[in-house]
Amino acid sequence: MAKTIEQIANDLGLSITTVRLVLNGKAEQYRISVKTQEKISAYVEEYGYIVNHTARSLKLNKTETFGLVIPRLSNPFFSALAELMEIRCREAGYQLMICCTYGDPKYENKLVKSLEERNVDGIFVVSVDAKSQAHHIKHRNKPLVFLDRDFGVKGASCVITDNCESGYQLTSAMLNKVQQPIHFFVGDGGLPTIADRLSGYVRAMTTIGLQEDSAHTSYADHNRTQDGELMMERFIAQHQQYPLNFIASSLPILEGGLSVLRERYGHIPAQINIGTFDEHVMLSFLGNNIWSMRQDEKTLVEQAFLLMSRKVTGHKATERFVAKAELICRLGFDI
Amino acid sequence: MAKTIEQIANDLGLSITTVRLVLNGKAEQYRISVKTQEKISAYVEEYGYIVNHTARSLKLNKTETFGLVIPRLSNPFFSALAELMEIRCREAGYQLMICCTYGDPKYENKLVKSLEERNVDGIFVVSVDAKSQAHHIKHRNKPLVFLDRDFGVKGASCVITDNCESGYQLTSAMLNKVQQPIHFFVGDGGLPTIADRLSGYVRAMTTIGLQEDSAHTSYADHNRTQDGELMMERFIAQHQQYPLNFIASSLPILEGGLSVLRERYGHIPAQINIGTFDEHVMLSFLGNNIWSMRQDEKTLVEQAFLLMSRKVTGHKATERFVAKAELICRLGFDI
DNA sequence: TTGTAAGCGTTATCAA
DNA sequence: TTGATAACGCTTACAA
Repeated sequence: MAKTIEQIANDLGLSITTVRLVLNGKAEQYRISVKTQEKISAYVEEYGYIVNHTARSLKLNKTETFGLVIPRLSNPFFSALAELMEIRCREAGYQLMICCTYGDPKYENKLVKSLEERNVDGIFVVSVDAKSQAHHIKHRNKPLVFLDRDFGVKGASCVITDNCESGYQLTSAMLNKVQQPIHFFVGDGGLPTIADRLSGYVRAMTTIGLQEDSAHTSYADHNRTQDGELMMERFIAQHQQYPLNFIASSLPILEGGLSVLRERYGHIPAQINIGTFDEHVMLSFLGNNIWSMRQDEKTLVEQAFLLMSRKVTGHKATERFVAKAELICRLGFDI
Repeated sequence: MAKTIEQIANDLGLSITTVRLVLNGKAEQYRISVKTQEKISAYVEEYGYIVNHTARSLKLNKTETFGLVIPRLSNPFFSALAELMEIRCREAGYQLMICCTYGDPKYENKLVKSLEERNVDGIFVVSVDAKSQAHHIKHRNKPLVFLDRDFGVKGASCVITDNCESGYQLTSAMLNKVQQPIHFFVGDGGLPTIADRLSGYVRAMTTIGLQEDSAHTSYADHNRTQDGELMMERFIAQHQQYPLNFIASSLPILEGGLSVLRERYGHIPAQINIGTFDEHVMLSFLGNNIWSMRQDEKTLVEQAFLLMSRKVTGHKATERFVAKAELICRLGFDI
């Protein structure tokens, strides 16, 4: 089974070209005799034929494959991104290769290099840090499009969300309702996404006359559940009370924070007003008032794909695209 | 940039073989002169060298790539599976190609075929139905390992969870506490996973003397959020009351059911006792008593990978592996 | 309408 | 120690 064109040609006493033309649907165009066509299709019916995409790629120097490098699939934002990207690529006849870095720059470099070795036609990357981003640009010869995080590296084509505006909008909406200072739990502040969200928050706080105040922000080094736990525990230790109004810089931070509340108090106090980035259906499991910013993943993916298409067809320009996020309110409780 | 072995050989006045041996780390073995080695590494330092994996694959007839075909990445169970599988494959030097079928058997066939065309070394499939599974076995020539769903197709190597036992355990644990009949919301009952969970539930109910009773089960055709919504709406319409104790056959069904409750009542009544399959951290966002069955994804992945490894190295045997699930209780309320 | 030959970049084999 | 050459299966260009 799994015959090659040559085998078919030999078995049928035809030439490789004839078989190939028929197999590639060019029979009419080259007016291959109907008899020959039938012979070939009968043979294929019997034994099957599978294109050898590897050989094709080698000859044509393209694999019809894109790479997607993300931190992790278990983060629902990234899995949504990956899913949409996979759909978009397939629509255009591309396969997508998804790889995870788990936040390790070493891994990221290895993966991006390995994708280039596999001769993918282009690589989408959610980079871990500025240095890695710069490294890829310098050492890779494949079209690169960076997603979600813009470290301001020169020559990087980025497609991101306006996290600054996003943070401002979220904070303003909450302030509008609660009329009190809001605490901000900051995961990895080194990430441009998080830093921007924070700056938007600060702007909104100062706009309504609330001093930017270190009492209103907690910091952690990373962006994981355990960092959220840590910050919530520190807050409670310091204030002898849980925060009445707070924003988490990302979903993992929120998860961590809430799990501490649940352990401490047996439940999540319903009067807490919660703001968060990265929307998720299960947020509605909470009984609290929830404000969340949903990123426009569809637009991000579409724009990144367009940018990539342009790069694949030879465009050199560095381009950036900034998408808007959308505020989702789940309000049930009066304040 | 991105020189080929031949170019390096020409530029340096060496033969292809010499360059290749050095590049592949066989310099010592073939006792290539140090001077030659240095020349080559200096050159590579300067210009870089990227293996052409495509050419290598063509020659060796293996791609060091596995395919993983799943319904969708946005289902957290599958994204967890995909993530673990990606890690496991990478450990062993394989790349993983993840593709989603969105539950469409046509898509599934196309994808599996396309993976074979790309000459992956083996394919993991979470199949949509028995027919597709049988089709792959008949028409594909690559090692196949089926995950999560065992349709009982002859010749299928499957790695699954014991959903029957899982359903029994979950139901028993809940019954033990609530001492009342429990309602079961069944998503796509045609899936072996769901059918098994249901049969475990029925066994547990009858064991303690509760008649199997159609009043205690709701059915839908699919396994999506909207099916959960539908069933919950029908329940409420029929009973003029929400279910006090219920089990959802999967996470999407649970999400749908709860969203209806939230809309109807403004919140999710905390006294409802909830059982569900497919564990998720955000379940602890709920204020309710929650019983959930966590599948042992790690073991599933490990066993599937081992099975695949054996197949890749020529073993023909059809093997099955059944993993145990683990009960997770989140109890806060007395009953 | 069909056939032939070169080449994609690697690896394997045999020779020197 | 190094070099030459034939594959792998496909596409392209040109010839018949």
